[in-house]
Amino acid sequence: MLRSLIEQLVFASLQQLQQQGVFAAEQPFVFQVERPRDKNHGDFATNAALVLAKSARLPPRQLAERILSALPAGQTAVERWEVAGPGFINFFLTPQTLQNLLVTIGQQAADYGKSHSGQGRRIQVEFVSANPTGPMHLGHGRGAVTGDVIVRLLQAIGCSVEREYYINDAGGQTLVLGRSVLIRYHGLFGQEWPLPEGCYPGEYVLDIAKALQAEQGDRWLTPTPPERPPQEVVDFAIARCLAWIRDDLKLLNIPFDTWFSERSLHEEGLIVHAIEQLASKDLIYEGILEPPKGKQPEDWEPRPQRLFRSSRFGDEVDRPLQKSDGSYTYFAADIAYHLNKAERGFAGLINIWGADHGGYIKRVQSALAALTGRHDLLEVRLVQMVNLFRAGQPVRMSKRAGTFVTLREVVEEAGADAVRFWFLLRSSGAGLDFDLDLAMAKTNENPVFYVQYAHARVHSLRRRLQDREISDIPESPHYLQRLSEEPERELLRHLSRFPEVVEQAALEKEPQKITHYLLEVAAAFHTYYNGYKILDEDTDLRAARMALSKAVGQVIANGLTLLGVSAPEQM
RNA sequence: GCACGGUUAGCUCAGUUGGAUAGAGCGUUGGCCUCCGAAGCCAAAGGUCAUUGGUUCGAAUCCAAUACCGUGUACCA
Repeated sequence: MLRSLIEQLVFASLQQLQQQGVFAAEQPFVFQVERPRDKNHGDFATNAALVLAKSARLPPRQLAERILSALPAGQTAVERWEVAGPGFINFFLTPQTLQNLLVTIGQQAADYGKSHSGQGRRIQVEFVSANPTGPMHLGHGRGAVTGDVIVRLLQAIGCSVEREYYINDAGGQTLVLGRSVLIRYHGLFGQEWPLPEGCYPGEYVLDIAKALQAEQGDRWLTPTPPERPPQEVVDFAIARCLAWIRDDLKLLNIPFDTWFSERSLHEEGLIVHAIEQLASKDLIYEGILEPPKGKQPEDWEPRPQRLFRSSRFGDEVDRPLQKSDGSYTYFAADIAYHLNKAERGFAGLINIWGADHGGYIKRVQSALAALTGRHDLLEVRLVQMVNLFRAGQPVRMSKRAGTFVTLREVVEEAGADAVRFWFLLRSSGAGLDFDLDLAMAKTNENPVFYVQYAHARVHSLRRRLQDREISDIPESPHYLQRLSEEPERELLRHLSRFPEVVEQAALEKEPQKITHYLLEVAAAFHTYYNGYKILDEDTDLRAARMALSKAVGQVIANGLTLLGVSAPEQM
């Protein structure tokens, strides 16, 4: 990375000054090397003189001069440097340094942008984990794509990442599903029963019932559908929903390594195991919670419950582990699940959750802190909801009115590329408007096409070269010197940033940084393409510009690959 | 009430671990195809970075209050 090159230069100079007594022997050097917003301020700038002025007891500009005079001799990357503003040091790279980048990109090809800074750290990302009680909706899709790209980013910086889906195949909601199916199933035999409050009304429930009828006949037919459905019916329904979910994820090209069953936690005694550990630390007691502040539930009544002292670990109040009927709460299972994750030895855990689970973060983290002593093991990223639009108008969705639009319908209509790219356009913490018509538009209003078009243009140039039978680009890169125009330098600067962008996006778990970077590269290339003739008559110039264009194509392809979006050669 | 997220151009949003004159798309106005893909480009206009105070060489960014918006708020998942 070019940035670390500059960092090393500055650091060497500071050490030199330290030997000269400008700094105390134990002085730590904390400074930044950054990309100036304004290109008149060079390719890189450092604030070292500003930050260290106090400890050197020198005015910043004066210290900056000292730093410059102590920079190691013999380096060839930087053409010139200057002291600017209040005491910044600006570095201007030699043209060769940027031009040689094209050789690097050509050699590294699909690997350009990757690094090993993750040092093989084992990280688990748990995402989607949508309840297997119905089809996936847009919000699930956004979480799925976000999680998938965070995995890809972490892998790109050299982490060893595992993808996991937590299946909520235990608990009350699965029984509700089973009951809903069973009632619809009876309807298929002419026994119409009204759907009780809380049951799932969706069309898909009927589909499951039909499948049950087709595969198992009238086996589950009874005079009245029982309130508690047989486990086999529940399992049938869950399996059906899970199959749909797997198909939806496949449509979006999102694989998983592990499908972890909540029920297995119950069956293998892991919940008991976790609660015993909490009990051994004296963190469990029988108690009655205060009524919640603000909006009071109407059916609130004081109940003695088995509680975990999560408030000792940063949570607002203690949390119940068992319901009044004695069965475990979802939270109890989640404690066991996360303890299990910790015991599997991951160096880091990342959960991608819908924003409606935000209030849940502290209690899970407090449980992990209590059981493992680690407060930073689990990192949770929240993904805000998606609003569906069509031609600028919001699409009203209602489960009851049957106007619910599923993820599958949107993916089938707009395509996986458009859906993925759009989901990655905004930071996950902010709400997202998804316009179906815009996502399918073939104009620069549609950022997906804008980026893909830039890539296709590069390949169009390559095809042209072959048509004219002049693909005889010299092997030695001497001709790269011909890249002297400002837009060319601008493009090279953009390309040189790519590894930095990948690293930052990975560390901060912010896929949209890649998306926006690609939009910038595409814009810079479109500008260049319109202003300059790539396939010039001059052989060397043509070769140089093609080398630049091919590098642009490579970087866009690498970036799109990180996003899981295709990079078509023709459109 | 509390917790979390948000507040930046008419609209939708970026904004690099605090950096120099705050950016993009859409929309508006005006230009560019005898030339490599106009699915593109160029230019103009458009801002009290919600408000107030604080921290420091320097704040959209950090801290504290305030005001709105969203989500969640015992025994659902």
